[in-house]
Amino acid sequence: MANGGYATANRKKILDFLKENHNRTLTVTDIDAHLKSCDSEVNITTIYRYLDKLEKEGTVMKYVAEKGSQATYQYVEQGHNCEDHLHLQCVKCGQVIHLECHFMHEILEHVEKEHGFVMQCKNSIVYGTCRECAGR
Amino acid sequence: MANGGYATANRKKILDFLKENHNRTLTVTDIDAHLKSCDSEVNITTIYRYLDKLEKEGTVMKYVAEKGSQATYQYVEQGHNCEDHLHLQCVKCGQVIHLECHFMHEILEHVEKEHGFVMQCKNSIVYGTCRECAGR
DNA sequence: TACAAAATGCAAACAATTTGCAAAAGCAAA
DNA sequence: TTTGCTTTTGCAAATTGTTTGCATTTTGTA
Repeated sequence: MANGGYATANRKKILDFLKENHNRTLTVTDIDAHLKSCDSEVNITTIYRYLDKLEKEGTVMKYVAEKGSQATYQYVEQGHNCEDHLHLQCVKCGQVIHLECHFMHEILEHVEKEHGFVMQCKNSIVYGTCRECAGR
Repeated sequence: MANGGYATANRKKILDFLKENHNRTLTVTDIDAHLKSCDSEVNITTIYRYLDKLEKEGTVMKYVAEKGSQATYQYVEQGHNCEDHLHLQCVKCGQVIHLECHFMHEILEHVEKEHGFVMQCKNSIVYGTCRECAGR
């Protein structure tokens, strides 16, 4: 994973930034802005291409943004299987909660048994508000 | 609902088509193609504008498509509150299942109590495969 | 019928993303 | 360390889905 290509300074910076922010999602614009702030501008096409590559490798998840605006990307740990749990994204802070708990199993089972529907959790996102942002 | 504007032939055709297909989602292209096949071409801008209006009225739901391609629209019955249940869309046939059942309440409660996350179900879609398409 | 409000079509603008292509950089074997 | 092949990069242009501005037409109503 994360190999099969040349290691370049650009790529290292992009991947590092994604790793630092593994608990939330980033847009291409976020990454672009970050790189600029580090005095290391990288063409936006290059960012898109590298993210594509990382997604294919399974190193990042790509989500479709709420308003049909920019897609968002999130670094995922190696071996992390996003296919068996739902993803909850806070519309305010962008944080993504991986719903990995005993109850998730019950949800999958109920939906399959009672509704005949097999969820494809990867890439599916349920929007909402997290505790911190709701001030609860 | 579904009022506050002029009734025109175009709009009637669009709304009828949405109603006929209330169990699945349609793209602007689907609607456009349907109208053309009825020998009643309507400018695509007009379709967009009317769908926008219907969404604001609560007559249709608008979902952001999985692959960042076209948005999809679905007719919903009057008084149907899509805020309190998840939407499951079959990636094969496009059918949308509104997960309205006792268990949905448990899901919402669990997610809020245990994860501090308040789901905003409207517009959120969980992809997967329905019974018919899976041949189960 | 006459008038104001709303709907329509068209062209152009937009935003996010992708593609083609030539130049530059990385890697590995001789 | 030079050679040769592959990958990466930047740039401009193309694509796709959607929105906007504006002039014209249609609709409902007084």
